[in-house]
Amino acid sequence: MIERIHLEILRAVEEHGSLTAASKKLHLTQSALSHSMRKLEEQLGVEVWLREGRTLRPTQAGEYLLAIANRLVPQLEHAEKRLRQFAEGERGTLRIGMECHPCYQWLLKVASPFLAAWPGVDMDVIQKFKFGGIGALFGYEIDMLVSPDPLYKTGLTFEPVFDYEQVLVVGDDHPLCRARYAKPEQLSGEVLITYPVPADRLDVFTRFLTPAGISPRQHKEIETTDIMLQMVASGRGVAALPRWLVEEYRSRFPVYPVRLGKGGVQKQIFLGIREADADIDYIRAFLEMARSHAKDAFKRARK
Amino acid sequence: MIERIHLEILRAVEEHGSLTAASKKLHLTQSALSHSMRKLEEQLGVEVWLREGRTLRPTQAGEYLLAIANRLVPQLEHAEKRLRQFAEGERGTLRIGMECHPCYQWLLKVASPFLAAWPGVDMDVIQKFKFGGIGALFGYEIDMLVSPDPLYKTGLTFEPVFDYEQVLVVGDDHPLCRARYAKPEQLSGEVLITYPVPADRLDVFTRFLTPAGISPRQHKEIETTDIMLQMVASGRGVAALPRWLVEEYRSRFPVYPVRLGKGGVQKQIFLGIREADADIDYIRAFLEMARSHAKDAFKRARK
DNA sequence: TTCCAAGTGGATGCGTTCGATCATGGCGTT
DNA sequence: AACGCCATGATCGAACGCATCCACTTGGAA
Repeated sequence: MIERIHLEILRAVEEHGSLTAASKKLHLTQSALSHSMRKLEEQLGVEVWLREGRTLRPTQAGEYLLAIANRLVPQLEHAEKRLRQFAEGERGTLRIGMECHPCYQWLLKVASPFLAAWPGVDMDVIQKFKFGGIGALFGYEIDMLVSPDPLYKTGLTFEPVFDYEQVLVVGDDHPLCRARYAKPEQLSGEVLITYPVPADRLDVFTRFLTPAGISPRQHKEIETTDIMLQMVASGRGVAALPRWLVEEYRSRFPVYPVRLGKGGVQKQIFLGIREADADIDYIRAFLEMARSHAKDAFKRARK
Repeated sequence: MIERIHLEILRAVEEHGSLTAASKKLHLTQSALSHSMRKLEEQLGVEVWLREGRTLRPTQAGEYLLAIANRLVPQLEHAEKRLRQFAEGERGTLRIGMECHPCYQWLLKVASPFLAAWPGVDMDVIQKFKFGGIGALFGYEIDMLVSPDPLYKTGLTFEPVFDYEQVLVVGDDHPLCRARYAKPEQLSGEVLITYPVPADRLDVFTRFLTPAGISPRQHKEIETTDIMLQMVASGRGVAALPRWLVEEYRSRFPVYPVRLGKGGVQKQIFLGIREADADIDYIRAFLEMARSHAKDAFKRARK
C-alpha cells in the first residue's frame, strides 16, 4: 500500500537531497524513512531510488511516484486546513432550501450581509427536493428551510422571522389602482399572473379566490418577478406578491399594491433548522441577522 | 494527519453502511476503524460522522472528506497498479477518454497497431466522466482525451490527428440517395437517428439544421452504429456519421453518404494530453501512430 | 399498545504486534 | 583518516485485535 508517508518522503528527499535531511523535515529518523521505503519497494517489487554510493537517484518508477506525490500531498494538506476551519465553525456550507418564490426575494436581502460577515461560510440555495423541504431538512440535504409553512415537530425548530402582507399588484391604469381593497369577484374577469407552482400552494387562491368560489378569467405562470411586473405594468394582467416587494419595484414600474379583501392576507416567513444544529455559530448568526433584518424592514415600512 | 486508511474507511462505510461491514472489506477489525477515525477526529477537532444511535451519518466535514477520498484513493490504487506493471517490465496503462461516438470507431483502428507495437503498454477506454473529459484529464482519471472539441489551455496540449467529413446517411431507396448534397429543408419530413447525446453536441443540428431553423419530423436515439445503419438501410430514417465510417459499412449495408449542405460539414478529431506527459515515449508513439494512420486513411480515400 | 428478548453495531479497556527509534556497521567522499 | 550518508539489527511506544459493554432496533407475545 502506498501510504501518505511514502509520498511525503519522496517529496522531502527530492527537496533536501538526502534521507537524513528529509528525516529532519518530517520529524522522523533517517532509519524510519529507510525502513518504510524499503518495505514499499518490496511490496511493489520496484526500486524507487538507485542507491549510487551515498546519493539517491529516483528511478523511472520513483519519478512517477514523485509526480503522484506532488499532486496528492498538497490536496491532503489543503483538506486538513479546511477541516480545521470546519472545526472552528468558520467553514462550511449553509445549504438553504426554499419553498416559495417570495422567500427567495427575501433571502437575497439577508444573504449579502451574512456572506460579508461570515467570509468562511459558503451558501447554497436549493429549490428542488425529492421529498419536500422537511424531508430535505431531516435528510441533511439542506441545513435550513425557508418556508411559509412551519412544522413543529421533534428534531426541528421553526421560527418566524418576517411578517408581511400578500397584496394584489395592478398597473396604474387599472380600475382597482386606487381602491382601498379588492373583492374576490373583481378578479373574475382578470388575467392572474403567478409563479409556476400549484394553485393550492398560492395564497391568492387558497385564502382569497377559492373561499369565495371565484376563478380568474385566465391564469398565467411566469418564472421571474421582473417580467411578471412588466406584464402587470403594461395592463396585461394582475399578480399577487408581498407588499414589501411591490414597494421596492414601484420606483421602476408603475404598479400599485391593493389589499386582498378587507382584512388583507397576512403572511409569515419561517426559518426551520434541525435542533441538533441550533448551536452552530453561523447558523445562530444567520437567524439573528434574519430577525434584525425583519425589524429594519418593519421600521422602514412605518416611516 | 489524514492518512490513506481514513479515506479508505470513509469510502467503505459509505459503500457498506457500517463500520462493521467496512472492517471486513478492509481486512481490519471494527475496533481498529473506530479507533483510527476517532483519533483523526480528535486531531482535526471535527466530527466526521454524527453517531445517531447505531447509524453513522456523515457531517458536512465528513461529506467533504468523502469527496476527497473518492478523488484521491482511485489515483493511489492506479499508481500501485502501474508500479506493479513497472515491476514486471510493463510500461503502464494508457487510459483514453472518448467524448464522441465516431471517435470510438476511429480509435479502434489505431488501437490494434499500437498494442502490437507496445506490448508493455495496456490500454483502457473510458467513456463516462463525472466532470467532462477535460476534468478527467486534469483529475488524472485518464491520460488522453479523444474529442472533436479541443481546448487550448495551460497544462493541456491538443493536437488534430484526423480530418473527416460528417455526412448524411440514407438508404438506397431514399430520394436523396443519388443527390450531390442535402439541403436542411429536405430533412424536415425525415426521422433523424443519432447517438444518444444532447442535440447541442450533434453537428447535424448545430451546423446544419439549427442554423436553417429546421427540425426533423422525429428524432430517435440509438446507441450502436450497426443498428443505426440497419435502420437507415431499411428506410426507417436517416443518420449523420463520418464519411469514412459510412464507406466502411457500405459493403455490408445498402447505405449512401450524402454531403450535408453544399460545402459539407468538415470535422476534426483531436487528441489531448497533459503537457507533463508529452515526453513519455509511448504517448509520443501513440500520437505519431494516430497521425500516420490519418495519412494512410487519406491516401486510401484518394484511391 | 406495551413489554421484553434477541440481534446488531459502535465504543472502550487491555494485551499483542508492528513500526519507529537507537545503536552500530559499511561504504564513499573529502 | 574523518566525516557523512544509507543499511541493518535490537529495543520501545503506538496501533491493532480481542473481549466486553452499551445503545438502539426489531419482532413477537402478553
